[in-house]
Amino acid sequence: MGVKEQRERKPRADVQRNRAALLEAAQRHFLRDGVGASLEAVAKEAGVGPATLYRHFPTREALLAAVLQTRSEELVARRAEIARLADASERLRQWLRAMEEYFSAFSGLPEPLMAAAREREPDNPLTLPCDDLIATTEEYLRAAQTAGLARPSVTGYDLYLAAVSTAWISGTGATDEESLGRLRTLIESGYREQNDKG
Amino acid sequence: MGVKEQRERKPRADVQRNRAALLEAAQRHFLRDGVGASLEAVAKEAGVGPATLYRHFPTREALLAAVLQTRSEELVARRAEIARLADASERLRQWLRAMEEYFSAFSGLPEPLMAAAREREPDNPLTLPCDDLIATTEEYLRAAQTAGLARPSVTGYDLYLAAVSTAWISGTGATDEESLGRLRTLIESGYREQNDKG
DNA sequence: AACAAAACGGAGGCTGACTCCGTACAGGAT
DNA sequence: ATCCTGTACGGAGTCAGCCTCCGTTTTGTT
Repeated sequence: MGVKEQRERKPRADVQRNRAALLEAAQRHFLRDGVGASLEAVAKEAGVGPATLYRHFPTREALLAAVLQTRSEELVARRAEIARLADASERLRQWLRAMEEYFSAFSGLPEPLMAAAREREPDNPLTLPCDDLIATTEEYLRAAQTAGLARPSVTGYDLYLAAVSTAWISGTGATDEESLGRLRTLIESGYREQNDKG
Repeated sequence: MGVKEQRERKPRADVQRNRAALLEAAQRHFLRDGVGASLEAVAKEAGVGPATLYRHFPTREALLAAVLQTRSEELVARRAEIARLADASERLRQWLRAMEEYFSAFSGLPEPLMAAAREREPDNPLTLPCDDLIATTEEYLRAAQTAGLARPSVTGYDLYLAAVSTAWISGTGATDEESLGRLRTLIESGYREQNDKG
């Protein structure tokens, strides 16, 4: 007795409708204005009041995380493709690039990402995805190191930070694609083992 | 006739007093709260109304640039010391470190710095200092390249970007000093020429 | 001491974050 | 088909910060 499982009351129709409308509007605004977009504007565009937005997504980070979910799935798919590559060095390189693009989904995204890492509040909806990303980086890096293709002193977290930085720079919009390319090359030269043999 | 030089009316005493009070208060607040600190709070602490703050410093960037002036002078001094070092590689390394510390003066400083670079409005008071910094980096880098100590494909702007990124990461407060050190090493390995002879 | 220019500061308009609470409505029970 | 209950809604309202207008005060000069 006591614990009536109650199964779960299926979610109301308007709830699902509003949630979907909010996510769509939020994505548009984050794309246009970056992660600092006005949440009131998002609510208005979704055709709901501000309270409804906050009921669905208590914080800006929660909304961001929900919108990011789609992208996150793309990244997982890409990770699967990358895993099939033969060259460990190439796997690492492409994974870093994939992460960077993920971080560049919206202008200013790296900021709340790092904030989540700082606070380490487990309720921050951005924390968990990041931990996964770091673990995966670690994995690909280790393979490259074992093959003698990456310096042993480098860590997965280092490369994760490098990817976030690059995405941050890219998001500021102050730098052309050519400079970004050179910056990536610089980082690659930084972690690569350059023994002209093992 | 016509152009009465008027010499210059010496600046009023209250103007100087208020300016000094504002700068001091601003520095405190930027240190505590980062570059996003409340300007109203700064004005209040300086004992002036908001209008006075905006009269002295029309934009947040103007105030930031003025507060940064002191640090800027420290950087110039440090540059002079560095110039005396014998090793071109060491000069470059220390210069990059000095820039990074300068960028880390206040949390969030890299953001408006890059924004200034993006807009390229010559009236942005942060633009000019940056151009100088890039030029100096270029100079030290070129010396290192000539000595065969740095890759020829790297540019001064690349290293400037790398320094800004590192400062940005540092400013997020999400990363311990050890990781930052490894990141710096990574970058250094990235631009260094690793011929075991020239 | 008187004057004019320069500078001041508070009140107020604006935008965006976030909440409270009376109302409307969806969906199961009759 | 209707009732009934709890869930969700949304607008009005509070709060904080940015920035400006304009009547008043201060300052240096004559």
